[in-house]
Amino acid sequence: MVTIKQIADICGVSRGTVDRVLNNRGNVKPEKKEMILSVARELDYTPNPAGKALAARKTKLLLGIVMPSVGIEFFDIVIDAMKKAEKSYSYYGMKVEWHLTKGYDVDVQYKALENMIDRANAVIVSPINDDRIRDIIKRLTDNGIMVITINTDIEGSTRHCFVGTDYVNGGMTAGALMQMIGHGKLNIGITLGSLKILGHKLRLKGFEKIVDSSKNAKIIAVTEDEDDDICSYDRNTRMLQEHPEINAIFAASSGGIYGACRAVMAQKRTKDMTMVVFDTIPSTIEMIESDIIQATIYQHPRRQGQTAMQIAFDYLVYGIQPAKEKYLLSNEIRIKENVRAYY
Amino acid sequence: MVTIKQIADICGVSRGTVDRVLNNRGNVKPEKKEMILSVARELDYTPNPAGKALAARKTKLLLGIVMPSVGIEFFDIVIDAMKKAEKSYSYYGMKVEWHLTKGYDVDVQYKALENMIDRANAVIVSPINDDRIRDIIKRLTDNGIMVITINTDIEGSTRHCFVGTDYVNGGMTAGALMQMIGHGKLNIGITLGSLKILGHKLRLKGFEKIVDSSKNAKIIAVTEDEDDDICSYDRNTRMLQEHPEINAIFAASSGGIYGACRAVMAQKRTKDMTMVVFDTIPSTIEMIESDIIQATIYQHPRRQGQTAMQIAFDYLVYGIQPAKEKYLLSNEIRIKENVRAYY
DNA sequence: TTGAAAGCGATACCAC
DNA sequence: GTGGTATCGCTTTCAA
Repeated sequence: MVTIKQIADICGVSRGTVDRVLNNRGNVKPEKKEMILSVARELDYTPNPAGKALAARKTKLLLGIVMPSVGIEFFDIVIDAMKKAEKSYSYYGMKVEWHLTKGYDVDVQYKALENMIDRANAVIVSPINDDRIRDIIKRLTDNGIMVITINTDIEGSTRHCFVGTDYVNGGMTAGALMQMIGHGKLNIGITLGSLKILGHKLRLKGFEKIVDSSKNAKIIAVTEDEDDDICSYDRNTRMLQEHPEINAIFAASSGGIYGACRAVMAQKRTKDMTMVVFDTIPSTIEMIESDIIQATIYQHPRRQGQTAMQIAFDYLVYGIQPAKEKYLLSNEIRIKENVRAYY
Repeated sequence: MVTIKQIADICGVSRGTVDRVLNNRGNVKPEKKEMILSVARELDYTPNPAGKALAARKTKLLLGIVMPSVGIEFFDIVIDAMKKAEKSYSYYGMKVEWHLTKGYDVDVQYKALENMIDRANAVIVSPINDDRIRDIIKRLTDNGIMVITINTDIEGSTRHCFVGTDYVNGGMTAGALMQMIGHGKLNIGITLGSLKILGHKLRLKGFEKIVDSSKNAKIIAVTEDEDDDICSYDRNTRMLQEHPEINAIFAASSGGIYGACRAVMAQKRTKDMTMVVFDTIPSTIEMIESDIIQATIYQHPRRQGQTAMQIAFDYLVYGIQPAKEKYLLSNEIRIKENVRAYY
């Protein structure tokens, strides 16, 4: 537990000088710098977070949050966790600016991100997988702003790190689980939000990978429900009518799960149908408790929010760079008995 | 973001006086006290953690950790997480004293706990469910020491809070899952560590509750493996020989799972056996990847450790009382595809 | 019963 | 380039 003051005393310089060296602020003679650095290393100096935090109050830190979250229930939990974190971090002088939008309009997201340049010190974004977004993220990082992607990543961008889940693994887990709990040969219908959403595409990929290597399961049809329950109801009804042999449904959607359930119910197929879905939004929990859905993959929404906030906070207040490029939370299987989580 | 100084200015008193009121240190005229309190409430005063933490360095805080963890692999992860937390909290002047022992000797645990009186400010303990332990915990709490139980709770004690999982729910989840993934009618053999361990008893209770209400499953035999692989191998071999109709094994043990697997393998019963177990220690992961075990219930060992440390830290450094009496982490289902967790 | 002042560790800023 | 000083918010101690 060495302090800057102690190092200063040992080296016979002032705390200001030590501070300059330790934080690479320049304006120190090379030989002094060397000495200070070696003493700090020798004594294993690590800054005291409380001291840093207190001093950080003097600067104004701005974190921008840009998410197309409106209307997607999964995000409600993520955002609730982020707001809790915001509150506890506010003591440290960190301000948060929220840009929550509805739908995947590239223009809207682009403008929101552009607006953060020259103002924010860090940005958390759930990005649309689009070239213009990649461009604006590059401009942000070029301006020294830390960019964290949450829940969905964006391929080939300069963002600092990603917080979310391994979507391919999620699909694989769902596929393997479906085969474990399904009865007899599985004829699978798939409903997903949109192939334009990277996560859904990857889930499908993982699921196919598992199912294609199995003799007891076969994918019969795939439909896109646009993350909308009404649309999902229509499309899934048609899918079930066209393929009455379907006896299992994999829902990789984020917004159309309830609609798919209603289609199954309307077609009076609940008895012999195996359904595996994602997330634990209220309607999904209800469907699990009514035995319409057998299992769901839980993706730690709360911890996704917490983790992203923590990374931003550690960077802004403590100057700590993220340790990893990807913070992947695990895919958990939930059934009726454990779907209502505790803490 | 009001500070003590601002409240002092508003009330026309000194910061010392405000501090005395806010921390119930007495020696303040009732009318001043009233005024200060009402202003603080009005302005929604919440102490700045950084300031508190910095000032807390002046006092020496001691946390005692007492766990019969030696030789139980599950605890390795819990303790690793606790050590990480210890390191990061050390900046705040919190010292940790470890008492890790092997086996469930009441005397040993009693002495370790007694040793903390008059020295520790908080204690984290994985208690043996015994009257003498209850007594010594009472002495600790009577002396103003915060006591947190971890992983296993102790009935009717004065401990402040418990961090762990809902064991009954864990048993229920395992029971329901086993029926989902098992084939045909299930004749179940159960192996558990010891009925003397509260957690194992509760797991069994939850499991029985689910299975007893089902027509497709029946518990054939229960054996105790003393959390030891060799013993478990013996007992389970005998159980399988005596009851060849057993086609499913529920292992609620913490140390005898691998031994049970070896018994199943030796009896050449791996093909038609459904095994559901607890935790993800290395040997269990290996058995899952070899298709000997089909599923396991994951109990967030890492987060158990983190949470307990966090509660102790928040209390010692910030004076925050735990918000809940039980911090229950969820029971997660892991299969081959998601058993190797990420973060 | 109260106020004033020192200090916890790190940083910003102003002199020189 | 460098040192000194004030400051962040809170607690503790000493003096009155």
